[in-house]
Amino acid sequence: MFSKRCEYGLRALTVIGEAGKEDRKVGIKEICNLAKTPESFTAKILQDLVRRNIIDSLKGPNGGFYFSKNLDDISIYDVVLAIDGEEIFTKCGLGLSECNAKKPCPFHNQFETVRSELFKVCSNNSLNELLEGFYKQVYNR
Amino acid sequence: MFSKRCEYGLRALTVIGEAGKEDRKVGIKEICNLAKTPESFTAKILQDLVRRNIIDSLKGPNGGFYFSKNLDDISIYDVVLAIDGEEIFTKCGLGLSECNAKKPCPFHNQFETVRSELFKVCSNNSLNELLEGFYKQVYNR
DNA sequence: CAAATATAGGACTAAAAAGTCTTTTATGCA
DNA sequence: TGCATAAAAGACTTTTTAGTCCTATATTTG
Ligand code: SF4
Ligand code: SF4
Repeated sequence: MFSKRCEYGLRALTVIGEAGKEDRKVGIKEICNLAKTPESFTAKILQDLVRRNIIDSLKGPNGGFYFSKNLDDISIYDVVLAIDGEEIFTKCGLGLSECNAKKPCPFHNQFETVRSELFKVCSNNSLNELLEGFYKQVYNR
Repeated sequence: MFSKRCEYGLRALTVIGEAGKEDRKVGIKEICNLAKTPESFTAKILQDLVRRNIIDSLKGPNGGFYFSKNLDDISIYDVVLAIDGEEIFTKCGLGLSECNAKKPCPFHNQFETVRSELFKVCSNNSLNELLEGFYKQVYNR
């Protein structure tokens, strides 16, 4: 469904978010140890998320990755969109670029339902909710 | 969502199914011309579908690919399962193999909804319905 | 300012998915 | 029986995704 980049990104963000609750920046090593993601690869993903203004970073001692936005204001959708793009939310299930919504095949509306359900899940849940649920579940914290 | 293999496979099957209505076997060239899929690649996919008993084939003159089953008895799900496997219908959206349904995070049930919606679309529609809808739509036949 | 620390950037390698090409095997028909 | 036809099989190449590693740049602190 989502790419590895996206999965790793989301997991890394939960670690950053959790640390942020104690106003702490986190380094890539700590992030990857907890999130269980490959270090260099995750670093690239996070660099990307900095560029796309999902997170911020600071170099040097006591530096690391952190959120300057409120976690409630960043949805899963925002992250997936930033990393994987909109395709998963818009692309036809049968991969047929030729046909359009004006003259849809019977599946069009049915796939639309699936896609919009996915969109709902992703956009109705913020990173804060991901933290409360996913993070605590997975890391037992 | 689905792999190229899966998309091409489904498209090719519509061509084979349509020809089957006039009791005709179809060769790979005709299939790929209509379905607009790469020939050698599609051939591999169809070989696979023969092995998995979705379709049958016959070599030699007047040979080609054909269905021996009734199109009503083959669902989109059957095809996706044969080509892409069950992952898309079962895998956690966050790619976390560690956690399970017994102690689910808040997203688990939400993703479950998406997955089961996808399953419903795929299993409630047979190749026959794909033909009636998709094929006629796309090829204007 | 210098040394230590941490992210950013760039150039890689590895693995998986997508796609091609050439040879072999089975079938029908003259 | 032999030739034409069409799928099957196998060995490739290409592209994309995943992942690594090394160097440069920014920041803190003594
Ligand atoms: S009409 Fe059918 S094939 Fe075309 S984009 Fe919609 S779902 Fe896909
Ligand atoms: S509990 Fe959450 S993270 Fe775990 S498998 Fe279910 S949806 Fe995925």
